[in-house]
Amino acid sequence: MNTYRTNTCGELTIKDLDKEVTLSGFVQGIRDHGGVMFIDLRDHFGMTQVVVHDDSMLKGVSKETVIKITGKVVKRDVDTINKKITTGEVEVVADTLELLSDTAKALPFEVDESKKVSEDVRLKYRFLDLRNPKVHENIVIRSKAFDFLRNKMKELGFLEITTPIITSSSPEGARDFIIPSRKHKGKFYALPQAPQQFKQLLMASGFDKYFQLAPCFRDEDGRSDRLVGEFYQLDMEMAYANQEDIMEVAEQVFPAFFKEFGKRKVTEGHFKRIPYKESMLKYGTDKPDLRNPLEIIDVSEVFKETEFRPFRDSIVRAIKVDDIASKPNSWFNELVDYAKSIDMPGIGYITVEEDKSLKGPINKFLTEENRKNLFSKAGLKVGSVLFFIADKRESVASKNAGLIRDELGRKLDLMDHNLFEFCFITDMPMYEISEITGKLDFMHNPFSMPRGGEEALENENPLEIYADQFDVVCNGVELVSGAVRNNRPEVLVKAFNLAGYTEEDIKKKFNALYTAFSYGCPPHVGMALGIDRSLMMLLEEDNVRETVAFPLNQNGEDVLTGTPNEVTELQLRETHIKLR
RNA sequence: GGUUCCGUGGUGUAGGGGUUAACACGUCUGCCUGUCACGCAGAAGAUCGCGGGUUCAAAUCUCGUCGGAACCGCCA
Repeated sequence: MNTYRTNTCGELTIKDLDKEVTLSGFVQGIRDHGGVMFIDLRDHFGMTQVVVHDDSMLKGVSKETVIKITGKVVKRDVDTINKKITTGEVEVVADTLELLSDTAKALPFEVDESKKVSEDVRLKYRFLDLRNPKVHENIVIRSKAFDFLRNKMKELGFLEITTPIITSSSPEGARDFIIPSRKHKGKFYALPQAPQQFKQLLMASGFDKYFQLAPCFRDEDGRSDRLVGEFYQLDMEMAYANQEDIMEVAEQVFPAFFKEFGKRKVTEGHFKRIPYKESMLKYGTDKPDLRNPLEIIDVSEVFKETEFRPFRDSIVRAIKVDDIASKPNSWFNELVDYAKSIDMPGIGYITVEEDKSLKGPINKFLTEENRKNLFSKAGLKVGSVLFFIADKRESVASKNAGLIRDELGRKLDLMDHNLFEFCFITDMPMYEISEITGKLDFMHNPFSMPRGGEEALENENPLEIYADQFDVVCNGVELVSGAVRNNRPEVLVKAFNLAGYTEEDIKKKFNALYTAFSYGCPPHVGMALGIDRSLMMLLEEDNVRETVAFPLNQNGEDVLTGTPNEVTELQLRETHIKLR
């Protein structure tokens, strides 16, 4: 028999009346009425009210001390029932009270209000912060989410295989976390940025469907939606499958996951598919929020010979919003201010008046033909407003139009806040012109299969070569990246050649994969879901750190454990490291 | 690496040249037999992140520095 408790603090109900019970937990609070005292006793499972009649029993007991009590379960008077807690119909009258663990110091903050405390203090006393039921619950849900994903993948016939954490540095991608080798002077291990190479090697090893709840490590700066250092992916790969097959898995797993753990509606059925280029035009981003009904159109042609200099020979994008022509000037001025805040010179717009005439700062530059074209192109009607975003560079015009679209969505509250809307972004270009070198380079994953295989690489314009690669985006957040992998060495060589790499380069940098492929490898396809970011959305948090028990802060430190820290001279010597 | 914002009792905030540095919660003491954000009375607790400058006078203005957050870069 457990000496600390017969029951948890979350389970006693009217059914347990008159039972002699033992409970242990943290003291959440004491209400002393002189002659009768109430203790809120809290553990992982919940809260129970303990009644004490003898104040000498409370010696040394204060908030957050750990106590054990024995006593009888009694019914509360009807007018003293607390409906906020599951045990609220009963209370335990304490016969004995034992202090199991004292608090040495005054608390740095009140546990049940810890979410209001600055993050650096919370993380310094994370163990107290995590006692807060609201904070605690996130970690419990995270655990359940891992269970759910694991079960779901197994249900679909995927096999969980763990891959090395101590591995080697790979030349592409993010900065690695490196570990000095003791036995191999001057050589280093590295933590994996993702299990990419290993999961493809598993395919070459004849495993059919692999998955892993994989820790990934990248030595890059964080954001509110990006953890510093380590994060988890639901990583998967399947053999003898094409893009349709893996997309089907996406549609089976992710909405179910969001339905199970989220509080919102989830889009039913197949995800909408949007080709990358269409997304960049219509939404100004490769991760569109489809809850926003506004779409961007290109009107460059209309203004090709306009007298309005900023629009002439520029990329001009437009967003039409119906029924807002009557908004006051201040409303439009706010939008102009926003445009300036994102480094746009301004934002032009025209409004359609009752008599179908146009008004607005741009109107005087328009010819009758311009007006006619805009009416038909944008579908203008009485009450519509058409906003213009222009720039000489297409990428800038596109991006700014996307930001304005987002801002209009927010300002006009066009989004359904009770919805998770998924879509696929497809038809990713294989290559792009690098802004740094001006040369052709891979746009995303160089191991993706060019659509159409080897033949596709013959295309005279390499920018028209597409990869069988896709993202899953939900409410404007990129959650998943997936692709058909390039499993054929000769195609791989050709694809790398186009980007200026030789076969020797591949052998040097990706020897394991290249060698494995040359011994035969089934066609395979895979993807990975960012679990932490998904949880952030599901828990309705605006910071990913809320989904992890012990996150690093933005500066890559854990102030609680003192991470990173210095190591001993001996450790340095054994690993052949000399500090400068 | 860059930009912006923020550093005031334990916590959260107010105060924007002269204040006894204010308020709420917490802590401590006393009172209270039905509270659950208990209540009442009282007390302790702050060199206003640190360093320089301006000024008769700086928490307040200014420069620097340190720390934190958000964003940009970065994240195949």
